[in-house]
Amino acid sequence: MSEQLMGWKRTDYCANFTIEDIGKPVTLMGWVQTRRDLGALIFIDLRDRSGLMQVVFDASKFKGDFSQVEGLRSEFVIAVQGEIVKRDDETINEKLPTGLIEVKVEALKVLSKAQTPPFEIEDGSKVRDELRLKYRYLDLRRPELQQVLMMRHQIAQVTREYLNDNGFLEIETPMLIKSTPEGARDYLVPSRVHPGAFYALPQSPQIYKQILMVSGYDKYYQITKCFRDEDLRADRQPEFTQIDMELSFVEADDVMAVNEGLIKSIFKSALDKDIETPFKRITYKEAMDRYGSDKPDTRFGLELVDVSDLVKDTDFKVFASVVAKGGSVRAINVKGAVDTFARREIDALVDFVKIYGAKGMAWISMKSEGMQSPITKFFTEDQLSALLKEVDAETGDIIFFVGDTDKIVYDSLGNLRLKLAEKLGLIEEGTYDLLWVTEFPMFEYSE
RNA sequence: GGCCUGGUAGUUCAGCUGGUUAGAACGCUAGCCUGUCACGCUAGAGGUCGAGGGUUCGAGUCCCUUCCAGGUCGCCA
Repeated sequence: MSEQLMGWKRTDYCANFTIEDIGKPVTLMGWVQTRRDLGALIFIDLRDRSGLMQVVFDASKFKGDFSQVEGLRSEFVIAVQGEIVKRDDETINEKLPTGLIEVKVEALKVLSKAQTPPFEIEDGSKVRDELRLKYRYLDLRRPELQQVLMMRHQIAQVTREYLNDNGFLEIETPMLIKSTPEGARDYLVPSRVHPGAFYALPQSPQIYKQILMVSGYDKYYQITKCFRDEDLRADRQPEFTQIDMELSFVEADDVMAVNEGLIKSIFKSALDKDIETPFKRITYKEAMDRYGSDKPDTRFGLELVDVSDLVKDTDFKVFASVVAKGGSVRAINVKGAVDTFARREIDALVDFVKIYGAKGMAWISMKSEGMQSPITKFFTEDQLSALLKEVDAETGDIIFFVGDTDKIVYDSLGNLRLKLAEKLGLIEEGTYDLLWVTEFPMFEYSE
């Protein structure tokens, strides 16, 4: 049965105590993370959103019914009263921020018992999404997820602080709006008072922020939900939050400067990272030509090389005809990686680029015992040496080629580039390289 | 809508060319244990192998249908 607090007040969160608090009487409340039952001595790791604290129940010191302690199980919600004590040197836990101390418990209240959870509440959980969502309230107890939501809070706060300091007004705009198509499908909400008519949910507050500018509010922002009724991706939800803003009487550089400052503040506050400003800028065209993407990851090389001119007059008809039709042939040289890619792995990469519409992919392996490639036989010696020079080929390299329309070449090599970087471990975790991509085309070909 | 991968114990997974009683780890239950922190030791419970049909002497395994999930392309700034 559950007990009431009956006047117990929590002293502080579990992980907020330090060696400064030794000797203090405290009251803690939280969830049972783990229990280690040694008989007349029972350890409980008590968890709340701050972290863990080891609490110790010693049968000879505990002032309540010890069988109640023996009955504690995972995820019981309990309150304990006791004293913060220093741990003996040999019982210090260096893995725990609170590992120098523990709570010697005198009194216990079981506030809520719990059934055995359907999965363990721990970081790095590999439980399938469906089950996690069914028991969302349990999944959200994981420290990992609590960190994520706490970081969101932090980001929202620093965003408000920064934009407020820069003269922006936070203004809400309507959620039930007239459909203003932006390209994505709108979510629709049936109207009760106008049968047969529908509201749309905003894909962005675009129209409303423009009204605000026309009306003279000058600088506006809003941390707001947006909705797009399209299929999901691992990194794309139909409902998402964006920091929306609009400024009057400014030019592109002013908008970029404000955002650089905002992003710098967010990185500092949320990750304690110092970001250099101003950010690098590259044009859309340069991004596509060098990385095959309009949102390039510039933390590693593997840049694309346009070899269209060098293959357009060769006997390799596939490449020659692609160039003749206005497409291009581009290459990625993976330096020193020839032994990383056995024939089977090359074939897997060929299949990979086919996802993006490529009909195939050619390669040249610069093995120490000689070149291997399905295409070099089509080239004259001069053509081949010019090609190898252009891609900076040396012994040990492997070079991949895709020839097609620009769109397919960019898509397939741009994605191949990311896959290669992942496979080769070229992206250092926790590093950032921010940049602006400018001069986006006003229109795109629709095919 | 297309393609790929998967669905076996509470969870994560293994289960080969079809062959006795479907396994492991963690979790769970019971007992023992006063310094554990992945506690340990002993014992134990736990399965409609997603569903339906077919092939076969025999199906978790092969075939068909279907449902569900994840990823991805299309789509989407």
